[in-house]
Order: sequence, then structure tokens, then C-alpha cells
Amino acid sequence: MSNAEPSVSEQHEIRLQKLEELRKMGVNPYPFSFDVTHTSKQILENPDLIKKDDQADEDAPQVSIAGRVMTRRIMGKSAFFNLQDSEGTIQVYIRRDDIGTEEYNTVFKKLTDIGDVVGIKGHVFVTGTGETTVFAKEFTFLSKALRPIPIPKEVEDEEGNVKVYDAFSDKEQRYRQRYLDLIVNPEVRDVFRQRTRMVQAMRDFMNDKGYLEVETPILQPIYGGASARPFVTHHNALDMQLYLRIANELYLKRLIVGGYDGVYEFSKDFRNEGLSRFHNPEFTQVELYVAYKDYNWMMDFVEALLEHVAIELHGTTKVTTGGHEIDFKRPWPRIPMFEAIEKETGKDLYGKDLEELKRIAAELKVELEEGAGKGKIIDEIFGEYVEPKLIQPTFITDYPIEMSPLAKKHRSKEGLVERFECICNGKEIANAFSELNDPIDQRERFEEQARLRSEGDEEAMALDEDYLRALEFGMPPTAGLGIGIDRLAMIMTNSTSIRDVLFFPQMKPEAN
RNA sequence: GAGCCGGUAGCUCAGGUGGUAGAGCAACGGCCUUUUAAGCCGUGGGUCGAGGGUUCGAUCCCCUCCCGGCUCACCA
Repeated sequence: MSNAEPSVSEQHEIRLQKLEELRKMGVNPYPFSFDVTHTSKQILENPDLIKKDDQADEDAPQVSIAGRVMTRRIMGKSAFFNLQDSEGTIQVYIRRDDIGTEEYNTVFKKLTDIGDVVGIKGHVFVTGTGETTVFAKEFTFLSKALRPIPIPKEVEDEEGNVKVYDAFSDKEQRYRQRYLDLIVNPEVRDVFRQRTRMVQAMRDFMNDKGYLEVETPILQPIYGGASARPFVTHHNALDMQLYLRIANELYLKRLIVGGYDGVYEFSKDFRNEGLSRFHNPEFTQVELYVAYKDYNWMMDFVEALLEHVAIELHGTTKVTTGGHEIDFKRPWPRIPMFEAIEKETGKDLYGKDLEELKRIAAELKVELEEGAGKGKIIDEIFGEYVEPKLIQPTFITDYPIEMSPLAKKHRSKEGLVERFECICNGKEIANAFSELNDPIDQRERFEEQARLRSEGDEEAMALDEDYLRALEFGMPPTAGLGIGIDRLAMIMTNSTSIRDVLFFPQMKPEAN
């Protein structure tokens, strides 16, 4: 190692010295384990643990807790401190005469800092001010923190409102040092618990229906299933180029060909595009494919699924997010895309040719990229005039065929496919089709994509010969669905940025 | 990628129209055996994001760059 020791703060220096002192005293600052019998929450919620007036200390129920020291209030020969564990915070009372003079004066008072992890054994009592507190009889060092943690101060006024001073609030630091964010900001821990519960609720819902959770390749020789630019990598032994998946659609449908009736996968997908409040280069989707169903059935399913999720997380179908109250109660409006556009703009785009669409776009002041096709223009108009207005969950159905090379042609409307998106809070959260299972039609659609690609559309799909071969063996009629987990988590946790629902959002490296 | 805003002590922030900086919390030394933003007395801690320019002198002025936030554009 040729790197120089990084310079450390004064407080870091002092803590390194304390670490040495602990070792000299024969105290292991990093022991191997500690027997925990209770969490803070279990103690606070169980009054039976509190010592009775007529009991001796050692006859009262004994508890053993562990966590991080968050505050210290030392009053000479006794002290209070708050201990934070995974479920909350509890106050500890500690006295010299109970744990011993050296243990108290040196190990606790002198060498223990805010941020250190310690274990406490003792009984539970209620202080004069009415706070349930653990009375320490044993104090065990569990881990020395060498860096000081930022301590927000919470003050409660007479009405019980909590004010936080000096919160650890710098977003850059919170994202880069998420561990610290989680230690110091309890509401952040809650957001991620909610996210996990959300995924769990979805998984349970699908498992109850008998669908099979599967895993499919992340490294793919041909990327497909969506329109996006991929990350490219290389396999050394095979000496071949591979792509990180942008979607797993084509693999899951191969499994439907293989005979499963329902398969789903929570998948990390990767798209080599810009970052924003709504975009991270790696993100999570759940995709589900169910045989013998169509997109009408899938709309019923999505309603039921998300209503279930809202109730599991919030106990009600109503979720407050971004200043709106969103109600996931079934049923939701189902509006064909062209009707939705006509309602907002007064323009009927159905059946219009490219020139007419361009003229309407210009009238509506929608800016278009060079060479935008029909589907693209319609999508732009929709995105500008309709999408932001859809706050309550709404199905938009029947998309132009140009935008959807993997969806089945509409059973009655020329030029459209059987596709829907669910829009909520002004953003797409789900996308689904009656899956295209006609191998000849699918080949033509791929060929059209190839044409677009040769004209410079980098996001056009590549022709996947093996996928066509699979379809040629016969895929049953199938309904397919994709739901953006991060965006749904944003709605369900009232988060305004995708970074707030990802533990470790993509960041540029820190400057030295 | 473009525009706007920001980066000062471990954290949250002040400040200075050029003479190397302050507060609260945190830390350090004392006092204090039911406190809870504990209290009281005292002390230390900063290459003011990085580099360059102007200047006797730059944290401040100028230029370039790095990092972040928000907004906009593509995308889920």
C-alpha cells in the first residue's frame, strides 16, 4: 500500500486514542457476540417488565439490550443515555455504584462516545418524569465508533410536536453514506421497510395465485423487451460481447412457451441513459406473464394487486403522495388513448397520417425530434397533454402499433395494439399487453424495428432469432405486465425522488 | 446534455464589498447519583470544494474544473 494515511479529524484522532486505552485496560472494543433478549420496542410495549415497588432489583424481570449510544447526560456518579436499536430508542440509566468505579469512570464516562455500540443488562423501571428506562447493572462494549455521528436534536413542545434541529440533511452525504443516514434519520429506515413490505405484498399476492417466481439471465447476448440503450460488457472466456438486460420480457415468455401458466420475476434492469429524479441506471421491475389471458384480464389483476398493496401498507386504499390523495380502490377508469387525447386537446388523432400528425403537433406546440414517426408523435402529445393530469390510477388503453412491437394487434381497431399503461400521480407505473404470439407477425415487427435501427434509432429492438423460434413452437395466448417497483415505491412512501427509495443510488465518485 | 442554486469545524449554518473566520450541537478538562436539546465553568478544533490568475496579501475578486440539489429534455 503506497497510499498515505488519510488525514483524520481531531475527534477521530481522540477516538483512536480511546480505542488504545480500552485495549490496554483489557477491554475488547470489538468482541464477538452479545446475547440480546429484548428490543427497545418490546420493552416499551410491555409494562409487565417494569419492576414492582416491592421487588428487589435482581428479582425484577431482567433484560439484555444492545444498540448505539445516541445521547449522553452525565451527572457525576450516574448518567442517562439513549440507546438506539433496530426498532427504536430507549433510555438507559447507569450508576457508578452498580457497575463498578473503573467500569463507570473510565470505560463508560471517559471512553464511551456517542455512536458506540454497547450492550446493557439490567431491569426496567420508570423515572420520575415517567420515562420507561433500563437500569444498567452490566455494561458491555460491542463496537467502538471512530468517526463522530451527526446528532440531530429533537425537542417536543407542549402540543407534542417534535422539532428537529441540526438534522443530518445534506442530500449528497445522505446518499453517499446511506449507513449514516439510516442511523440518524429513523424515517429513512421506515421508507425502506415499507419498500420491502410492498414487494413482499406483491410477491404474496402472485404466489397465492399460483404463479412461479423465476430467475432469468441478466447477461444477455441480445438485449430486448424494451426500447432503451444498454450497458455493454465482455465475457473473457467466451470472448463475446454481452449486454446487461434492459428487460426480461423475452425470457419470461420463453418460459410460457415451455408450459408454465404464470411466471414472474422481480428484476434489476439496466438502461444506459440519463439520471434524474425518476431515473437510475439500474432499477427494479416486476414482470408477470399469465397464459390464456388477455389485457382486459390483466387490468382487473393490476387493480386488485395495487389495491391489495395499498391496504397492506397503509391499512386503506388511500395513499397520500406528492400533495395528492390517491385512491387505489377498484375499479379504475379505462380510457382508450385516442379518447384521452381528444378530451384534453380536442384533436382526434385516430387514423391520421404522418403529415397530419405533424401539423397537429405543431398546432399544439409539441416539439418533435427529427424524423419522429407516427407512434412517437402521438406519444409526445399524450405525454404533454394527458399524462400529467392523471393523478388517480387510470388505465390508458389501445396504443399505436408503431410503439409496441411485442403487443398483439387490437381485435377490432385497425392500427392499434392491445396494450395498456396504468398512469398514477402523472407517471406511468405499469405497462401491459395481450402478448403477440403470432410468430410471423412478430418477425415482421422485428424487421420493422431493424429498419428503424438502420435509420439511426438506437433504441429500436434487435431481432431475436431464438425468441422467434420459441414462438414458432407455439405460445398460448398470454397477458404480460411490467410494473416499475421504484416508482411505485415512491408513490407508496410519498418520496419525491427515486434516490429516496434506493439504498445506494448511482452517484459520481467523490472528488478527493 | 441545458438553466438556476449550492459546497465554510464531525453535523446544521452565520459571516466577510481582499488583511487567513464565528454560533449551536458534537469533542476535550472540571463540577454534578432520576436527566432528557440536561445544567454550570473553562479549552481546543478549519489548506472556507480543487487548480490557476490578479494582488504586497485571496476564503472573499476573475477564470477553469470537480461534486451535489432543483428544473427542463430522453427514458421506467
